[in-house]
Amino acid sequence: MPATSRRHAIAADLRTQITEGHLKAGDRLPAETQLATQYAVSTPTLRNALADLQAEGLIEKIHGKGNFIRHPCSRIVYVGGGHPLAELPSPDAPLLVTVRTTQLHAQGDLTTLLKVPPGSSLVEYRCLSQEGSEPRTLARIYVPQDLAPAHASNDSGWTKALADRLSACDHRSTGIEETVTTRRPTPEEAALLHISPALAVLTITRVASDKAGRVIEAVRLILPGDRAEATFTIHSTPNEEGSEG
Amino acid sequence: MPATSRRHAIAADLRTQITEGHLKAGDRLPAETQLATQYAVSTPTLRNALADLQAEGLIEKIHGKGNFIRHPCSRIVYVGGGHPLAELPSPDAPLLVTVRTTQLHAQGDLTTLLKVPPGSSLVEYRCLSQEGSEPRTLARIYVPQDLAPAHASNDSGWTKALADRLSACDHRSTGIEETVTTRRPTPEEAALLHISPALAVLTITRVASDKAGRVIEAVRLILPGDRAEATFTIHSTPNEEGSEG
DNA sequence: GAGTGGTCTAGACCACGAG
DNA sequence: TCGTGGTCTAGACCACTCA
Repeated sequence: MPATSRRHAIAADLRTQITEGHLKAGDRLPAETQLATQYAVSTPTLRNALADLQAEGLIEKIHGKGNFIRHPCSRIVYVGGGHPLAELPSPDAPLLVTVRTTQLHAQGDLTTLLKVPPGSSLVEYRCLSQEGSEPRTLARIYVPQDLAPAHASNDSGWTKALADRLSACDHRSTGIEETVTTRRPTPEEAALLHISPALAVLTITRVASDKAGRVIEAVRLILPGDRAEATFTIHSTPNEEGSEG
Repeated sequence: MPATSRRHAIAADLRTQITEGHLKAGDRLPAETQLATQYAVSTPTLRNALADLQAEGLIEKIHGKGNFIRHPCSRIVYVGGGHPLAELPSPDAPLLVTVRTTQLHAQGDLTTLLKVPPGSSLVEYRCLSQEGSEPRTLARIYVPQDLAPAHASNDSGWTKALADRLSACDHRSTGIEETVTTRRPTPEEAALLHISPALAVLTITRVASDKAGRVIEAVRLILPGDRAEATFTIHSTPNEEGSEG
C-alpha cells in the first residue's frame, strides 16, 4: 500500500542508495532525463521523487548544474535554559559568523514580542553562522535602541560585544521564555540557510526580561529542520516544589 | 521573481481568499478541473498550487470528495519545564483521549532513549487526543515494565492512573530533559493527526530520570507543525549563578 | 552552444466516495 | 454510475551554468 506510486518507489530506492553509501556525499546524480529513462518514467514523475528527497534534506537541486547528495548532517543543538550564549557543540570546521546591524522601528510582531509601542527604536542584529561554506543558523536579535551598545560592529569585535551585552542582560534578567515552533522557511531564509523551501525550519524565540518586566532582548533563531534540535534540561529540586496535591 | 510560476500565483490568490474570509472554514473548493479552467491552467499545475496550500495546513484534500478549507487553528501549546502534566489551554470542545496500551521489548531508538538493554520489557501508551472530531496531539509514553501500573486501562480511569504515575515520577525525578525537533510525519502519524504528509510535525521528547539516573519515563509527543508551539520558561535566580567572569 | 534543471500542457487512466 | 481527487505520460519551452 505505501509503495503504490512510482515516485515513492523511486524516492525509496534512491534514499537507500544514499543512506547505504552507494552514493557519496557531494556526488552529482545522473541527469534527470537519464534517471527518468533508467527508471522508465516520465520526467515529471522522476522530478516528483527528487522533490521528496529534497524535502527530506537528502539532496540539493542546483539549477543548471545538477542534483547533488547533501553532506551528512552535522547536527545543530540549541541548548535552552537561559545560558548566556546558547552553545553549539564544536563544529568540524571553523565557525564563521556574519552580522548585519540594522536600526528599525517596531511594528507588527515585534511590538508584542518586545512589549514596546509601535515605532519604538530597535536594533536588529542578523547573524548568519556558517561552518566552512555551509550555512548553519540564522539569528535575528532585537534589542531596544537604548540598550544596544554604541559600537561600530566590525568583524573582529562583534562577538565580544555581543557576549558582553548578553551576559550583562543575563545578570539582570529575571525571566527567560523560549518558544519553539516549526514552519516552512521564507524564500529569504531558504536562500540564506541553503535549504529547500519545502524543508521545515525550527524556530526558537527567546525573550529575556529584566527585573522590572521590561524586555531587554528578543532572539529569533531559524534552524534547518533536518539537522537541528533544541534541548531543555532541568534538575528538579524537590524542596522548591510547593505545588498542588 | 517570486511570482514567476503560475502555481505560486494561484496559491497566493487562494491563500488570500481563505485568510480574508471570502472562503469560509469547512467550505469545499470548486472541483480541480473547474478551478483549472477558471485559472486557465492545466490540472497538474492547479494541483501543484493546492499542494502548497495543503503543506501550509490551509486546505485538506479528501480523495473522492473534494478540497476543503481547514478550520482555523486552535493553537496547541506545550508547556515544558517539568510540570507533572504538560498542560494545554482550555480547548473549544471537550478533549477526548484514546489510549492504546502495548507491551513491547526495547529496540533501536528506545534502548538509547530509556537507557535500557535491547529486549527490555516496556509498556507503551499511545495517546491520541482529539478536540471534538479534530485530532490534536499524539503521544507515545514509554515506561519500563516494572514501573508501569498494573491496571486494565479502561476509558474512565486511565487519566487518573496516568496522572498518579506521572506525579509520582515527578517527585522522584531529579532530571527532566526535553528535546524539540521537527520532521515530516510518518504516514501513520499523518493519518492519525489528520494532516498532510507534507506538513512538518513538531516532536518533543521528554525523558525523566530518578535520583539514581534511571530513566523512569520517556514521552514522544507529535504535534502538528501548523498549530503547535512549545514554551519553556525559567525565572533565573541570580544567587544560583556561580558562573564565569 | 551544450547540458542541466524548472515549468507547463492536454490529455489518459485509476481509485475513492456517495447515491 | 457519476463526480471527485491521484497518478502518470510524452513531450514542449524557458532559465541557468559553464565552457
